Amino acid sequence: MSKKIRVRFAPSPTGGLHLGGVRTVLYNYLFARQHLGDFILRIEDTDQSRFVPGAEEYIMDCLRWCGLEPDESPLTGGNYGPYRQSERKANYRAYAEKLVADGHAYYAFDTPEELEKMREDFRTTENPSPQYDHRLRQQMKNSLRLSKDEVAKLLSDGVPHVIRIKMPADQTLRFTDLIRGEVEFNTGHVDDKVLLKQDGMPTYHLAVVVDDYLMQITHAFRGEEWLPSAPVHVLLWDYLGWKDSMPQWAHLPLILKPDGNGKLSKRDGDRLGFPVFAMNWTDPKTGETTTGFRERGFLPEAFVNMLAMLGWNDGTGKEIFSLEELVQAFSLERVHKGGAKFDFEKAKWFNHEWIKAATPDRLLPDVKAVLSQQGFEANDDDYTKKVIALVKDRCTFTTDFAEQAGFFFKTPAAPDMQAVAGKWTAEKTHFFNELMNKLPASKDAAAVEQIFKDLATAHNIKVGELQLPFRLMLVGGKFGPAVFEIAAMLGAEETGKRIRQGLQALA
RNA sequence: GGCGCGUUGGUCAAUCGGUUAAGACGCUUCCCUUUCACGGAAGAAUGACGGGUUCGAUUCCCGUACGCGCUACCA
Repeated sequence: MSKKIRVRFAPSPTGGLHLGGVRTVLYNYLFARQHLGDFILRIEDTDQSRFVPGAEEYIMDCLRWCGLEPDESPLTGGNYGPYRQSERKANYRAYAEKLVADGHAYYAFDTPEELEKMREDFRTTENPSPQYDHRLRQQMKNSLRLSKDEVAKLLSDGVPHVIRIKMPADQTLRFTDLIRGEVEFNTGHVDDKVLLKQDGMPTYHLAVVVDDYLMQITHAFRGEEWLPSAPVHVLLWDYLGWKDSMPQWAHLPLILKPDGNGKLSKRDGDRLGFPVFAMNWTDPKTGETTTGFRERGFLPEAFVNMLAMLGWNDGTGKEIFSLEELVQAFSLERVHKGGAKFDFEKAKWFNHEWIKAATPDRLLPDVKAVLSQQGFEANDDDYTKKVIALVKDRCTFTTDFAEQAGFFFKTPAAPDMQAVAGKWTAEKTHFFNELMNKLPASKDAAAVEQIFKDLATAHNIKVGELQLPFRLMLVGGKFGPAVFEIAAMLGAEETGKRIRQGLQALA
């Protein structure tokens, strides 16, 4: 029996939850479910200066909306808590000290100003960003260069310091990435990352390995931007004596902006007019709200489906997947290596497909919310569901229901009859006057159509000549389902009322 | 600059040495429909470049170019 699969999503609560973040969650979730493992949410809030109130709750709300709820989290708890790194603070120092004791790390007393000075002093055209590495550390203020007594004094004086990893000067490090295969680094090219900050909090580098170890994480998925620091983490697993427990790494490709190149950012969404966050996010500092996919009118099924396909496919050409189907079909081997440009047109297509395929029952709550938000009263669920069935094919977003279905709930104000006014005749007026009185009591579209056509023949007018005006009267515009369906749904009374109104507009 | 990762149509992408190089989005045209859609049909459009390896490379290897990422006491 092999170890139970455990994966984790470890966001830092600093703002809205980005598309790419949700995709990372999704791949974690799919992998865990597929292997009957655990999916953990761990909050990486070690940077107290970047703490944003509400962000953690927001992240959990997003996961709930997407249907990707963790088995263990700050909210649900679990056997490996706490699930906020700020609450695990006491853990980290000892591990950092152990690394120092074992000669794999050291104390560094350099102040921010000194570090800044170092970067300036050593900056050249060839080396625009000098690193605190095996070459430079001998010139800095740390326990490697200072004498034992000096270090002891600084320590006992309580001089602020950090603990840095001591990267080997020249060692080839290899590890297998689940997506990229074998990856190779030379440790001499990596700087001596800070492990424990001056305030006693760990940096990501220390925290991620300590917590992954303590939480018995077996597979670690994260964005490709972490690849360059992977050697630090691999080394830490080794130095801490946990080499055999190290999770298998999988560095996911980035989601790129649609135009040009580079990582997709919130700004791109603002600039190009599409959401980047899962749900609306209001910055507590500025009060500024950024629209999310949910509020834009996306179904979570479509959002998740779309994200899954951004970097993965099952090889058969199938594109529409439910979450359950994704759990079955997903495989890391089929995750792309290269980044994918985000295409909002394709995202729209996914949503449209899901709306078309959804049952009126599924859509009802969303549609009612949209309708009431736009001032329409939809109190009769059976009626609303029929309306949904009639118009859902022409809705790309749930928000489209307001425009596509509003006329079923409210008489259009003064219809614009311009399009038919030019060819209007007295005979047509007679036709509609007569139609009003002959509409069937039953809500039967076929019956309405029959009466309409018979009457047209009696008045010697082509049916086609009358359909557009009829539509304009009922709908208020050149769109919507079949006119006779609309008339039947509206009922004789309301239909008559709208005909009268239309006739008035033509008079 | 250094290090790492990547590169099939405009975009997402299949192909695990041999195909007329799938499919989807978007676009164009047509059909259906006297509304808007949906649906159906068709079309334009792709292997960055140069070397190898091989009977045969989109596929394997090397180099070049290009792109991206990282290069913080942020994650």
